[in-house]
Amino acid sequence: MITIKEIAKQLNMSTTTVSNVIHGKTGEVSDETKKKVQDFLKKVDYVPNISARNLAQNESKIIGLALKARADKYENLIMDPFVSELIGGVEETIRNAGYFMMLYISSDTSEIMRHVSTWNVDGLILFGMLNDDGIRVSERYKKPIVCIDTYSIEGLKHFTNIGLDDAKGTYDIVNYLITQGHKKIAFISDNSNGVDLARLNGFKLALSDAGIKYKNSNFLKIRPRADEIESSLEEICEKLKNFTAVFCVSDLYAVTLIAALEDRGIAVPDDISVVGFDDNMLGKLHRPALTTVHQDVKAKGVMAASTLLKQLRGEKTPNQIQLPTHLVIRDTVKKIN
Amino acid sequence: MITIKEIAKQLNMSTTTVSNVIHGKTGEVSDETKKKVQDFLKKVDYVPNISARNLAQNESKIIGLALKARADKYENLIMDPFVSELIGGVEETIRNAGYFMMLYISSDTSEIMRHVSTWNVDGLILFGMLNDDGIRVSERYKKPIVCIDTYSIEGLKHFTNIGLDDAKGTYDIVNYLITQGHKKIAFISDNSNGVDLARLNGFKLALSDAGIKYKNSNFLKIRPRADEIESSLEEICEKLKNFTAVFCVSDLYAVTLIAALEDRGIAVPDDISVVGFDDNMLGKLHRPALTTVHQDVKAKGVMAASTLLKQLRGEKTPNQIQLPTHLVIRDTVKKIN
DNA sequence: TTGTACGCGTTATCAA
DNA sequence: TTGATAACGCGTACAA
Repeated sequence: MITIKEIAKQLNMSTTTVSNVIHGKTGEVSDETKKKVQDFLKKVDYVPNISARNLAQNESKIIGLALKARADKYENLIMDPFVSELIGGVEETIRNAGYFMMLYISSDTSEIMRHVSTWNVDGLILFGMLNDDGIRVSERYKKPIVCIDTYSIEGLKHFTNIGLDDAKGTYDIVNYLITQGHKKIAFISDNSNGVDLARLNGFKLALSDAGIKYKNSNFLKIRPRADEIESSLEEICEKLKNFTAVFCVSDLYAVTLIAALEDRGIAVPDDISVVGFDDNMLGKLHRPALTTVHQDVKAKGVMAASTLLKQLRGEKTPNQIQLPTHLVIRDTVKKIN
Repeated sequence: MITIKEIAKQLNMSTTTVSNVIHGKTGEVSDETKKKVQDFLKKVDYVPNISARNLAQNESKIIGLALKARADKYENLIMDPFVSELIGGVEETIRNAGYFMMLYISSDTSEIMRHVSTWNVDGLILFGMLNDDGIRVSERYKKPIVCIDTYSIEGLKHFTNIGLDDAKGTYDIVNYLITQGHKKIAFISDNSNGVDLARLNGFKLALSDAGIKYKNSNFLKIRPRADEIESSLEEICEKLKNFTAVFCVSDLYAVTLIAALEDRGIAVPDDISVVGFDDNMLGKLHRPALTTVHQDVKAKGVMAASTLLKQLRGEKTPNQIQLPTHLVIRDTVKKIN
């Protein structure tokens, strides 16, 4: 770990000169010394000490990725292919831009705040926040924030959001179910806020456009916590007897549900049609392969990171970006008369 | 971002006193000032500047998690439930110990080196390294290193390894196949180094203990790259006609294979038995549910991180830790005569 | 019990 | 074109 000071001493010149060469402020230094320094740097494989640089410049080159873990989902958070794919996209983009990524998982907003300010993080990507979490963070943290899948009109005044047209994606697939003759369609989710609410709205719209009335009983709530999932599935399977098709808010839930149904001797799609949302590995590898709504999760991560990077460069960005979705028809929907 | 200096000024005392209170060097300071400082700290929500602290103490409180992406697997790396579960375990352990995690993905050892030394990372967790990568890193990086699933006798002189008894896990499940009457058993992997070699050895041993001869044709190589996977599966399915059972080196491969088989009208387990290794979500949710070898991946991450933390505290740790595996019998193996 | 002063590695300002 | 020096925020030896 050689320092600039040491290099300057060995080369018999000042730290300023060395620093200037390092930063390519090449107009200010003779070609000869420049060459001399560069050769030496290469020889000793100089690596700058970021802590010192941060201190001197009051910036960190760190972008924080904070995932808020919902208490009832914690165990699955990082295992969820969705989350990991997102991380992949973010990491890659950040790294290619010469920044560093610090990953932080927490269910406590103030803990996240603490973390970002100790590290003086240059920018923040937030995922899994409830509407006002994002706002609360943005009130204390004065640097750029990009949220992923955080819906809130109010929030958009404070941060950029990267999302999908969730309502449209859901509309499309529910509409597809309807064209296949389904009228009794259930909606499965674990909550009805944010993304899930947007999807629920798309769901309702598709029904009403087809002249089908939405009732509260269409909404089936799943409880994903390990100690509740079994009883929850039992209950859902029972209620599903009144439906011919189900829209699940994620591929994970769809595949989980199909397994539960099969375990009870109910065949998909023969006895009931099931569709998901995400189009990840889980549904792709399942047999029958899952009919679902495709979203490009990695692109979401890439977009979040690159939007943040733009903001760091002072460029203007839209405060709402919606990535496209499309319908992927596979084998879990049966046409009925 | 208030500083100690500022606090001292406002409280009309020295930075030392404030610093002492912050660090609980409470013997050295009167109860009264202590209280005064503590109240003030809370009021202004003081957060130390880590860059400054790092610089002063020459430590970073950062633990680096470097994932080496194999070129042919890159896209899947972070999506692999294995990797994300591992990350989850590591992150949680590091965070609870008051450290921070920096995640870095790269296929270039020297890039990783560069990264850890700029940040003056206190300790390093390496995953996906080939044998000598770990050694090469350890020659330049003089702080504790823990590797995950990196087998190499030579390497163990340089770093701690966290792994499984891969040979035994494989032996157990292959032996189970044999007790179910199978004699013609294939082995599927994408390589034959490290972990995969250990599993291959377990495979061979199980065969030979049962008096079955292993031939090179038992080894079926899968090529996971997106542009090759289809032709690779085609080839494998063809060759599989000579076998009654297959051991796949991961659940991912097992499930992928089963889907490919079913697409060709070959039923599992009726026409052929398939087993995996890992016991993750993929196999659990699949129907028929996958018979596999269980490993606790999160525990691996936790163990890696906690071992590293021990080393940072100066405690002695074994240089090789093998976590247990166990057989999980589900529905993809058929008993034949 | 409290305060002064210095060093950590880097960048930036200003003088030579 | 180059060099001396202050500043960034913190921790700590040492002095008072």
